[in-house]
Amino acid sequence: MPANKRQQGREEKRAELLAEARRLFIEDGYEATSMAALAKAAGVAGNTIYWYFTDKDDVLLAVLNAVLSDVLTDYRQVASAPLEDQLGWVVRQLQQMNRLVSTVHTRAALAPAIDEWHTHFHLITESLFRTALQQAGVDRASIDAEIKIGAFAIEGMLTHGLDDAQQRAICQRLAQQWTNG
Amino acid sequence: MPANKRQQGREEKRAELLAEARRLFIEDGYEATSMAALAKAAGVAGNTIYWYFTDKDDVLLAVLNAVLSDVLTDYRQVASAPLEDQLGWVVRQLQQMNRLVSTVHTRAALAPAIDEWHTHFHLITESLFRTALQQAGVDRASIDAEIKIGAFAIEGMLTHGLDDAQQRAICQRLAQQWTNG
DNA sequence: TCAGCTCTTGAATGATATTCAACGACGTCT
DNA sequence: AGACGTCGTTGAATATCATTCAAGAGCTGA
Repeated sequence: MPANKRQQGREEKRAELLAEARRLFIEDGYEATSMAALAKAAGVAGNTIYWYFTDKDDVLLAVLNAVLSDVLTDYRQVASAPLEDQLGWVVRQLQQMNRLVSTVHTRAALAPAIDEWHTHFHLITESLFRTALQQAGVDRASIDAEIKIGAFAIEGMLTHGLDDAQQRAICQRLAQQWTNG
Repeated sequence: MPANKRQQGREEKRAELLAEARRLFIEDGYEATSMAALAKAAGVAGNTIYWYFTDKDDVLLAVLNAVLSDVLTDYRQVASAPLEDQLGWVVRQLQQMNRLVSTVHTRAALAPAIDEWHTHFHLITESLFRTALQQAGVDRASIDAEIKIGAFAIEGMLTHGLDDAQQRAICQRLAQQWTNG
């Protein structure tokens, strides 16, 4: 739908492009999605995207924020569930963006904006993790290490295609570790 | 040193290019190293590399194998050390190729050859991990999960720039987990 | 109606990986 | 020694990217 010349608000059109980018980045991956392909999917000329985004990395940034925001919104509903279920839920949620995890790490080394987002992301998630572990009564001395281990385990499960049984076993083991002492 | 026209064996020259590629991929990263830059560093024309390697991914593959082979060779010397020290050693060793970890994950989605190497790599390392954990007397039921958790923790430590204290804390926590019951 | 801003676009530009076709040097067979 | 074919090298394409440029089209407010 190539439309805009003030009938459509700027934000609205940007959101359209963003939705298309999100779909393509998640389905095909960031590096496999060319700006031309994105433009065609959105029904605009190849360079129109640059009116709404400065960069391809800027598009990535927007997609990451959109997905993160959605996940964070839904998180409230399971924040009080048992730890193991929470873990499983998070992994299942993030699974949809598993291709983006490696991308973020690669781009972070090349684009400062992505690097910033990456550290910001870890700050947020590790903070959530911390309160969850504190509530579960994990030993204060080892809580920092546990947080990292948990975060890395999640990343690992996302980037390597594990089957459900393996995922459940890992979540179980981690949760067990935390609910004992 | 552009030399070869039979004075130098094919394998010898390939090794020269490989050494240069290894240096550049590790120092600057795979995606930041252009074939042109690699060629210039090796003192040959841009396309000469294609006489020795089929692809840029093929160069990556060779670099990965070279590094892995070196690390595996050195591993024997610490294979009998306490688990925590082993862990720390592995992390320190692999640290040199931390940029390559994300690269492997991204390229694995795009190049089948890299994907194959990646699964192969995990088979090898997890097998080593398994014997180490078995020797430490880790519970058989949870050993699979522990292996994955350990592998993911290592990957995480490599891809995220943790300071020494954090790394030590994580290795300690993992090892403690395994040396108890 | 005119001026100016917002969008859009086709056509550059520049970097990249990769391929092509020609050329030169080597080893070998005679 | 001379001819020939293979091996190695290269400069010049080609194709695909992301990104920029300059021109123009349409809306909006005077």
